[in-house]
Amino acid sequence: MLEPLNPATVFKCLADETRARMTLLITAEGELCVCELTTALEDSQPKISRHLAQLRNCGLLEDQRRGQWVYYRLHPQLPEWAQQLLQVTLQANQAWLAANTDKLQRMRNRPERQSLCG
Amino acid sequence: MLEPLNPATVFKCLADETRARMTLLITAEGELCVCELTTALEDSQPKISRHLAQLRNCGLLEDQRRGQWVYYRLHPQLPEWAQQLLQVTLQANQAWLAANTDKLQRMRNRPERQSLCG
DNA sequence: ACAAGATATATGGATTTAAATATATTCGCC
DNA sequence: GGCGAATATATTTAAATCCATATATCTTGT
Repeated sequence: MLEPLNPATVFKCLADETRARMTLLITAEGELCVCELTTALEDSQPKISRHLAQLRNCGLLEDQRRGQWVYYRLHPQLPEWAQQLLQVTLQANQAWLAANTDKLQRMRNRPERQSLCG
Repeated sequence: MLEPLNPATVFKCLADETRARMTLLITAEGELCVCELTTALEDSQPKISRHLAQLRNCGLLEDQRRGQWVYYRLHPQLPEWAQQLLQVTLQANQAWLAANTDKLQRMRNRPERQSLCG
C-alpha cells in the first residue's frame, strides 16, 4: 500500500473499466481467481493480471494462492466507507455488470472451492 | 453528459485529487462558486475551471451564473447511488478535507448568498 | 446612456506526464 | 512438461498542467 487510502486514491484505483468491473464482481462474489476474471471480462490474462496488481498495490484487494490458482478478494482492512461505497455501487449497477456475471456463470471448468462460510 | 453515468465513468470523474476535493466540498456545502473553490484548494483559476468543466460535462455537477459569479452544485439528476457514494465518502473523510474547509471558512470577501432553504 | 477599467470565469494551444495495451517472457505449482 | 499467473519492455493513447487570452458582468465617471 503505497499511498494512504484517501478518496482520490480509491477513485483512481476504480477509474478504469476493467478495474471497476473486476472489483465489483469480486464484491458480489466474495472471491474470484484470475482465470475466472479473465473469462468474465473476456480480456487477456496479462491485462487482467496487471490491473489486479494495481488494485492489490493500492490496498483494495488481497491475493491468496491455493494450488495453481490465485484468488482475489477485498482487502480485509479495507476501510468501512470504501466497502459501503462498493456495496452501494454494486447494488445499483447490476445491469451494468450483467454480461460479466453471465459469462462467469456459464464458465466451464471453473475451479471448485469451499463456500466462504468459515 | 457524453457517456452514460456508469460506475467507471463516475470513478473517472473523481479520480483526480482536485476533482475529488471539489466535489466533496460541494457535497458538503451545497454549492460553491469558482472563486471559493480556488481559495479552498489554493490552486490556479484556470486549473480549477478546467476540472469543473470536466465534472459538468460528465453530468456530476451543474452550474448556474448569478451576476458575476458562477455557482456549482451536484447535478439534480445525479443518480441516487452516486449521491450516496459521495455522502458516505464525505462523512468518513472530513479530516482529509479539513484544510480545504478551513481555507473556505477563513476566506475574506466571500460572495454572499441566500440560504438554500427555498 | 456610453466608454473604460476591474473582477470573475472560460477556453486555446503547447507541453509534460502518466496510464493503458500488446507481445514476449518468466515464475511457480502440480 | 504443462498450466495458471506475473512481469518486462516497447509503444500508443490519454490526461494534467501551464501560460496567454477571451468572454461576461459589474462599476465608475462623464
